[in-house]
Amino acid sequence: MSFHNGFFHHNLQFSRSFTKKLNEQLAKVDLFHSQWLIVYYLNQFGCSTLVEISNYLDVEKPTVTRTVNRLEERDLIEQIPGKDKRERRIQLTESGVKTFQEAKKVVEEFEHQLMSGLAEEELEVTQRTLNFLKEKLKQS
Amino acid sequence: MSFHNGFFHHNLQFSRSFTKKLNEQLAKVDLFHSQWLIVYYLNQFGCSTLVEISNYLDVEKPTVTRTVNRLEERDLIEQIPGKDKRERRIQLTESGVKTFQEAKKVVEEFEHQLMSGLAEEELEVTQRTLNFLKEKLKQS
DNA sequence: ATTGTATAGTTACCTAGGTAACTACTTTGC
DNA sequence: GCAAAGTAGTTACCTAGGTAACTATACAAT
Repeated sequence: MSFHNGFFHHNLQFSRSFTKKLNEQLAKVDLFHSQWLIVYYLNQFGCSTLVEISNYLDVEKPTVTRTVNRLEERDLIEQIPGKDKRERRIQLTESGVKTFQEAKKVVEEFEHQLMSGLAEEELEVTQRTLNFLKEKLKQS
Repeated sequence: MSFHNGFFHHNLQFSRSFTKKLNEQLAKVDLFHSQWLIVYYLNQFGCSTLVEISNYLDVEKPTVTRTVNRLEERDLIEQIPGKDKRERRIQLTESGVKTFQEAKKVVEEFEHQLMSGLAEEELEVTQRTLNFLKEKLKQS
């Protein structure tokens, strides 16, 4: 199997298309998908450091720094003083929680619509395959 | 099913990880993966316009313009005069064909290594699922 | 033939990912 | 207790995707 008109090519196209459409939807609540990922994480896990976010999302630290700065400028997150002076511990503000709740509805509806018509079994196989490939990439 | 610890999140992580590793491999022949996509296309379909490339790769025109400019600066492609003065018809140079051949080996080895251990059937289901989702995104 | 519309490509500017190199702080080892 | 190593985060700069608005050319309709 060749790269083109093949598996990986389509997967990349799907990913691009997906984030594009998700950004369109999230524009309703004035968020970008990268911001949504961090807002979601903070809502679920509470107060965190940038490294924790970086590890969870599997995104490099400079990228996290930039997105977190944007969220802070918009007062969706706030800093918490901590013991370790190197760390930047952040959490959602009240406004951030509110935005999360609005965004959650938008994302869930978007996902639900996209998923409808897909067999549960096919989804499982796909997820297992992608995880297999992801793990294999980590090793190499 | 929720977005996080869910299907789409993992798919995006996989895509990022994949392009990252592919770029590492393609560095051997001094190419980036976006350049490789265009070089591959030109080798397969011959002399083309930027719009044709844009449609095939499902990437917006400005992005294609930029990547093509890089390829031209490196003398991997050359312009061909045509009837329609709006068009920019390009093809691989001799050096471009040579680079394609070298890159092809690198990419094929990378893909083959990644694919090994995956059942043919699982791969088919995965590809079908991704295509289904991709088509659904186009409609929405 | 002229006028309006469609198309090819570019420019400017935005988000989003990456690496390399750096600062500031913490921890560890002797 | 001090020097070395490790860690958190930032800065600068690169590729790579996107949109909006623009120019220049081609085509179509009246």
